[in-house]
Amino acid sequence: MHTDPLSNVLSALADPTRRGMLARLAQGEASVTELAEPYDMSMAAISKHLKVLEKAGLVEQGREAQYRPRKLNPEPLKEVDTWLAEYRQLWEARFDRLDHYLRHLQGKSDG
Amino acid sequence: MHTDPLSNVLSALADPTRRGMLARLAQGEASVTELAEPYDMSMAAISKHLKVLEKAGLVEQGREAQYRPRKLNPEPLKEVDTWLAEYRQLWEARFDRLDHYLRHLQGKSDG
DNA sequence: TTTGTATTAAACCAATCAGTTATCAACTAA
DNA sequence: TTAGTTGATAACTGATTGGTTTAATACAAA
Repeated sequence: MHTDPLSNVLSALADPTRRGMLARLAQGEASVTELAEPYDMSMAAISKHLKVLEKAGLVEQGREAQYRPRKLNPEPLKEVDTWLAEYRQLWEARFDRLDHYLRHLQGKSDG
Repeated sequence: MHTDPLSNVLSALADPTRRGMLARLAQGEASVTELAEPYDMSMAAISKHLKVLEKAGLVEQGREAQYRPRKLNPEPLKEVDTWLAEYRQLWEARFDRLDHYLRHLQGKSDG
C-alpha cells in the first residue's frame, strides 16, 4: 500500500526490466511491441510493467495519429534526486576526508 | 528474486519506514530501540526492516562495547546516483528550454 | 541465580507482485 | 467481411512482503 509518490517511483525503478524500458524510452518514443522486443516475456507482462511505470508517472502515452507510442517523463526522477541530495554529502564526506588527508600528507612533505 | 544490487537498493528505499530509519541514521549511530521509537510497530517488524536495509548494504552493525548500534553506509546510494545521472540531463533539458525561452523573451524586449 | 532489557527467530496471515494463458477490443489491410 | 496485428484485461499461480504474536537468545544488573 504505497500511498506516497516517492515510494511509488522507487519501487517502480526497483526492477531491471522496467529500468531497461526507461533506458529505451530515454532514446525516444517507442511502441509497446518495440519496448517488449528485448525481453523474453509475454506481452501481458510487458503491459503490466508499463502500467507500473505509468502509475509512477514515469511513462506517458503520446498521441501520434492512430498510434499511442509511450514516452518518458523524467519529472518523478527529480524527487528521487532531491531525496538523494541529502545523502550525497555523506558519501562525498568520505572523499573530503581523503582529500584532507592527502593535503595533510602534502603539508608534511612541504615542511 | 532481485539478484542485481541496484534493484535491491531501490526496493529497500521504496518504503517510508526504511527511509525514515536512514534519515535517523544519517544523524549518527542508533540502537534498534532508538530506531523503532518513532514507529507504531512491533520490534520484530523493525528488525525485519533493518534486515532489508542491511541486505542492501545501506546499514551496518557497529561494535561499541557490548552494544551493536546500527550505522549508515551511504556507499550503495552512489550506485543510485550514477544510475540517475544518465537521466539528469533529461529533466534539466526542460529547464534549459525554459531558460532559452526566457532569454528569447528578454532578447525580444531588448530589441 | 534470577530478573530485566534488547534483539532476533519462527510460524503465521493477508496483500501484493511478477509472471503465465486465454480472451477481448480496436484498428489495418485484403 | 474476414483476417492479422497491436495492445489491454481477466483469472489464475507461486513467491515475496509487511505486518502480527509468541517464543528464544544474549547480555547486564541485582
